[in-house]
Amino acid sequence: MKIGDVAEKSGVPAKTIRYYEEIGLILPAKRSDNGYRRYTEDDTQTLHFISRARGLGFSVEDCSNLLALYQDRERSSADVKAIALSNIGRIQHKIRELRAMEKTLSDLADRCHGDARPDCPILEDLSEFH
Amino acid sequence: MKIGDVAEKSGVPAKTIRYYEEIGLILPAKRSDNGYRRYTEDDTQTLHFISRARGLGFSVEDCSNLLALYQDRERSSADVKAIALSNIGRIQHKIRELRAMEKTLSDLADRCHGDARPDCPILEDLSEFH
DNA sequence: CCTTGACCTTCTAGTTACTGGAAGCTACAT
DNA sequence: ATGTAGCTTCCAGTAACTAGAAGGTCAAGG
Repeated sequence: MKIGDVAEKSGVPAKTIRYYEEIGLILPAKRSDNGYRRYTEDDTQTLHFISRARGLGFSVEDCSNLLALYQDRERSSADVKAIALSNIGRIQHKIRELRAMEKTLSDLADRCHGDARPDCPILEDLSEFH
Repeated sequence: MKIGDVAEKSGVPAKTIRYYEEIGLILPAKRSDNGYRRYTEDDTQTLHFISRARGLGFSVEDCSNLLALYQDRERSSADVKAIALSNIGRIQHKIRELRAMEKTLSDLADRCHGDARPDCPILEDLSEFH
C-alpha cells in the first residue's frame, strides 16, 4: 500500500502520517524501489488507533505511551487507566473553565441591547478592574 | 512606569507585553533615555482590558477589534455583541465536543478494572474500527 | 569606588500538532 | 508523447506565548 491508500483507510492525512514518522510516533516506513513509502494492514490499524485516541483528546505523547502499552502483552490495565483518568481530569477542568467563560459572556450579551447606541455593558465590563 | 510595574498592575507578564507590542496589538511604548519602555495608567487599563478579554476566550485578533471598538465613541453596541455572540457559539461548540470525549472516556475507564491484568477495554476500543 | 542584585534591552528558538506550498520525480492512461 | 495524479523533500506558517542567553542600567551597601 502507498501512503495515499493507508491515509484513506485510516483517516489520517498523508501529510500527517509523514509528520508522525518524522517525530517518531510511528516507525519509519519501508520504501519501494521508487522511494515511495510502503504500508501494511498493521500500519492502518496503528494509524487508526492513533486517530481515535487523538479524537478522544489524548496528546501525541499520550498516544506514544498508549501505543507502547498496546504493544506490550505484559502491561497492566491499570497503566492504561491512569492515562485515561488523567485525561478525563484535564477535560473536566477545561469544561469547567469554558462553562465559566460562557456564563460570563452570556450574562454580558444579555445585558447588551445590541443596537445602534454606543453604550455597551460588554466593553464596560472588560474595562473594569475586578 | 517601567514594564515590570505595568506588568504587575495589569496582570500581563512583561514578556507578553513586549510580544503584544511586537505583533501590533498595542502601540509601541515611548522610551526613556536609557531605552526602557515607559507606561502610563492608561496603558495599565488597556492591558487589563486585553487580559480580561483573553481570559474570556477572545482571540488576540478579537481583542484587537474589541479595543478598536472600545476606543470608538461612535460604534454601536451591536458590533460588540456580534463578536461576543460568535465567541459564545465557539465556546458552546467546544464544550459539547469535550463532553462527548469525557463521556466516552469515562465509560471506557469504568469498564476497565484497572489492576495488574493485561486485558483492557480502553485499548480494545481504541484499536477497533467504528 | 566597587560589587551585587534586580531590572531592563534584543535576539533566537522552542512549544503543539499539524497544514500549505514549491520543486521535482514516478506511474499510468490516452 | 502528454496529461494528471500521486509521490518525494524541504521550507514556512499557524496561535500565543515562553525560556534563555548576552549584555546594558540603576540603586543600595560595604
